[in-house]
Amino acid sequence: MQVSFNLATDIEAALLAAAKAAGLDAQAFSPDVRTADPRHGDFQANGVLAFAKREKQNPRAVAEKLVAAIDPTTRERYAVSIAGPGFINFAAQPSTLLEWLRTYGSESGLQHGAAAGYAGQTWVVDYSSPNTAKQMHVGHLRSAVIGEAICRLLAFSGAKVIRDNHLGDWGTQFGKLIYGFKRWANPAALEHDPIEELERLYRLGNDATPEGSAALEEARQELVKLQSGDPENAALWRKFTEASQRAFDQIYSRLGIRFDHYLGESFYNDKLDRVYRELTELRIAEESKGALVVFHDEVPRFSRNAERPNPFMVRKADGASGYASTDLATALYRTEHFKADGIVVVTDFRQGDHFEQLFLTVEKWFKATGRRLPKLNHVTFGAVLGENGKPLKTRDGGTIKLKDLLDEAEERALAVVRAKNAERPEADRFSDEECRSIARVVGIGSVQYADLSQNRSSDYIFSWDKMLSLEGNTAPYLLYAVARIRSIFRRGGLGDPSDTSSWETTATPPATPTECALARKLAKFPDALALATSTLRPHFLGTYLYELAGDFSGFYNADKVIVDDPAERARRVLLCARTLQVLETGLHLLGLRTLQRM
RNA sequence: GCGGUGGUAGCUCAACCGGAUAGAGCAACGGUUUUCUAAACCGUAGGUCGCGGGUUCGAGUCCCGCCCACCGCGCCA
Repeated sequence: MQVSFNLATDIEAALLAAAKAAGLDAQAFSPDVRTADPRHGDFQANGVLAFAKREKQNPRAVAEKLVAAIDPTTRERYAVSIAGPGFINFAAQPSTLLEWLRTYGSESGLQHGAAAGYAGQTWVVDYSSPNTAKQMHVGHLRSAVIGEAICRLLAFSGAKVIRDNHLGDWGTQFGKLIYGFKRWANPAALEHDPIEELERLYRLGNDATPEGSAALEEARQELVKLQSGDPENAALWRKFTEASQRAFDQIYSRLGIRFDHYLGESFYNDKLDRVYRELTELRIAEESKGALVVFHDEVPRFSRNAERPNPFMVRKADGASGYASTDLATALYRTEHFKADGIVVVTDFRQGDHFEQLFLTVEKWFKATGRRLPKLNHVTFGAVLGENGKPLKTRDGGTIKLKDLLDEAEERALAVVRAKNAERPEADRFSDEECRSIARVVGIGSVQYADLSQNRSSDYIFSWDKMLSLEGNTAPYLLYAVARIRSIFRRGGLGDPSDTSSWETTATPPATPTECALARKLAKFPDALALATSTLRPHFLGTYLYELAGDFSGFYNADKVIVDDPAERARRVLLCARTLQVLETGLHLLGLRTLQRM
């Protein structure tokens, strides 16, 4: 019997079988297997405690009965012990670890193991979603980085992932922009840096159209013309959209992001009437002060009786559509057209109320129309703060453009790479071009990883020094571990790290404390992956990779890889190869690039 | 006012449906290199988990009350 990808599933199955064999009420018993503190073993089963409590039995006695009934294969694979009030501890034998390392070697092997979780499911992930005709700024960073990592995690676990960039490409701002454009557009500037110019024109348009002015009325007419399909304005709008998309794509390519669709708000323009009609006919929405709204009376703060009523505004009193209606149409389209089993929307936490109301409305709407309801997830994240604890700004208080931020990351990384390069023996030095290419990977990776290594729901403090540090839970530390392993293969003439068949046959089970610690950590990759994916929280994977890199460093320092004894050498080379595999796979899942040398 | 999120070591952060002695990194102190990248490793020190009650064999985690911070609450998404 082959070891399973996630060892915990073997243990769980073994305990359920043991419960049956021991005559326990297997229906009532859930093993509750989880990774354990290494001091206690690799996995622990805590289910006996809850079970014994319910059944009013002595937990210790139940645990003993259960352990006695565990099948021989499992007993061979794990050292099983009972501790404390009734914890059952499982420590994988070195031979079991070796078996796992042999079985799950390649990236496809890992992926095959992971693919069970979401096989056959379609997930639409809505992330980044900037406004067209505007620069992307720091505020867009987290959605892009977290969203991409989530896409990759879901895809690795077997889902068909549809990356949808829900652009803010429709709305009142375009009236003012067209107004400004028609009066003050500078063709040369538009050619050179279109977004910069469009922002300038919007500002001019906005400043020229104060509340109550005739100019504002003109700007509104431009909007009306656009919305009713006026060829001139429609052409301008397309021009804005195309220029924006080119600018966005430059950022996305630096971040390793590629969307399948750019279905912005404008796309849903002709799909709103159906939303109004259905919601009205179904009496989910109602008229209130001229607007079309949905109250959710079962939730006090969305109830019509709330002290400050906060209805879901499907259509505004002036007849204009708001983002609520667009988002409803979007949910419908994703369900009908993409046949989504799950929808993930990655935006900041301030939109929490909106999405809660949206999801409540969608649930009622789809139930009333007999539609299948996808899993709806609002993935939120906190603000990006400067080191003073306030929202991150430029020195003079302006908004930081995402492009500038990425440039600075690369520059700062380049300074470090060059400094380290100068300390290197002359024969090992990088060319200037190599330094730059390393700095790109390190710089961008540092920004991505700083975001991903932290629990997304809290605000995070943006610190160049911390994210570019070679110490601690940072991208450079992880990339360095990768580069070191590659270096071992290069220097030792060990061939391609992804071809390990000969090492697998010669290797003996891990023996030294650091080898064992590393092997045990490697076998826990599936658990970290599953946790990160199911909770849509990439930091669980990041934390794991950091611990893995730490265990590797400990091993690297204590155990020389290139030794004479063939078996010893083979098992260490195998550990290196697998660590490399897991680190690279994991970093790629988070959206980072990795390096051969650094 | 109602609601959301957060409060863990001097600082930045972990802690998976309630589990074993709350863990890392930085900063501080001490050690390791004729050895595959010292951008590393090992060690020491550092805690009333915001405060007060409660539930439980067991609470940073769940419940109640309170304090503090940030945020949301009809036309920006």
